[in-house]
Amino acid sequence: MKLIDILDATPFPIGYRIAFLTNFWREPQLRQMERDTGLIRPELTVLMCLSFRRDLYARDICEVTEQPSNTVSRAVSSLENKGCLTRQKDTVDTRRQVLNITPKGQDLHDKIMANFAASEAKMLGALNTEERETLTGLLDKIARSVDDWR
Amino acid sequence: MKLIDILDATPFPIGYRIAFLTNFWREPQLRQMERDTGLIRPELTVLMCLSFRRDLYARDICEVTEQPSNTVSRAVSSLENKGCLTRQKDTVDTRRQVLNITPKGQDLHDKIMANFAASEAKMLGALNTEERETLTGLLDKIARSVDDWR
DNA sequence: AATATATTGTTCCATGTGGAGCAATATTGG
DNA sequence: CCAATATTGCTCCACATGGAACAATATATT
Repeated sequence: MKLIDILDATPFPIGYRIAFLTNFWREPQLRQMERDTGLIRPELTVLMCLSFRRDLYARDICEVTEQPSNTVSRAVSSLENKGCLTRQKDTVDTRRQVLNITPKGQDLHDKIMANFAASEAKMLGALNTEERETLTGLLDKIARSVDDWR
Repeated sequence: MKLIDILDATPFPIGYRIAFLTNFWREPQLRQMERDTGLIRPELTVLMCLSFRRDLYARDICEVTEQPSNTVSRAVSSLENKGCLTRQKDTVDTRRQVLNITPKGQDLHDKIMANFAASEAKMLGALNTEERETLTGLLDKIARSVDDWR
């Protein structure tokens, strides 16, 4: 028996294949990242947000990523301890703290991104350039219609 | 700031979109399942395997799903307690136990599958029939080449 | 046959993670 | 200005989950 066999039998073919790739590509990749860098998933999430945009509040990251506030809170604290981001008290609202990625954090982020990119390239070995573009476009359509189905 | 913005900036566009759909579709769906049925992810995994094939050993499920043996062991125990599967000592190798899904387990499985199918249909609202087939085919190519990239 | 090795499934343990609730602060309404 | 409400980020807690080690049993090697 092979897991692949079930692929044809499932009543949610696309969702199942996404789950399959999550199990066999993403999760091992994240475990590898943790072994290599000591970073865990929510920490990467925060790092990616801060790499993309400066001066974010923890609350922004919660909303954008739909992560619970305690998860983001923990990730921000540990990333600060590791020197990957800075926290500054907001002058307007002292409850809030302005978050920014540090050069060390950016460097770590870039290395991880490179790893993910290389790993994805390997995963996509069976697809040619055109197929990759098609796949990206289709996944993009679903992702961008998130507000309609969530 | 929207998470969608990051979609264009990532160096692993397909892997990122898969992660996106995992976060916004699969994980909420699994949490919903847990609230509705009390079943957790590894239990569903075991149930799906047993629904697909009879007379499996826990070891088979470990290999096929790449789940650690303790995770499968726990899921099998709790599913037995819930009356969703039966265990019979194997006559040849007394370490092993032959697992089979019960009618109750099958019923639960079918209800969950129906939920996932409905949820997937909603997620795919932005795609027409042809696009869905194309997407399924492309994801399938990747999944079936798993031995090449894993 | 006897010992060494492999396999199956389990328990123990450390840790990641989400939900609920909380304190501090800000905002709104009378 | 004061009370009610909302918001921000945190701690506490329960639990899911993977790694390692373990007991029981089977298989291989001599």
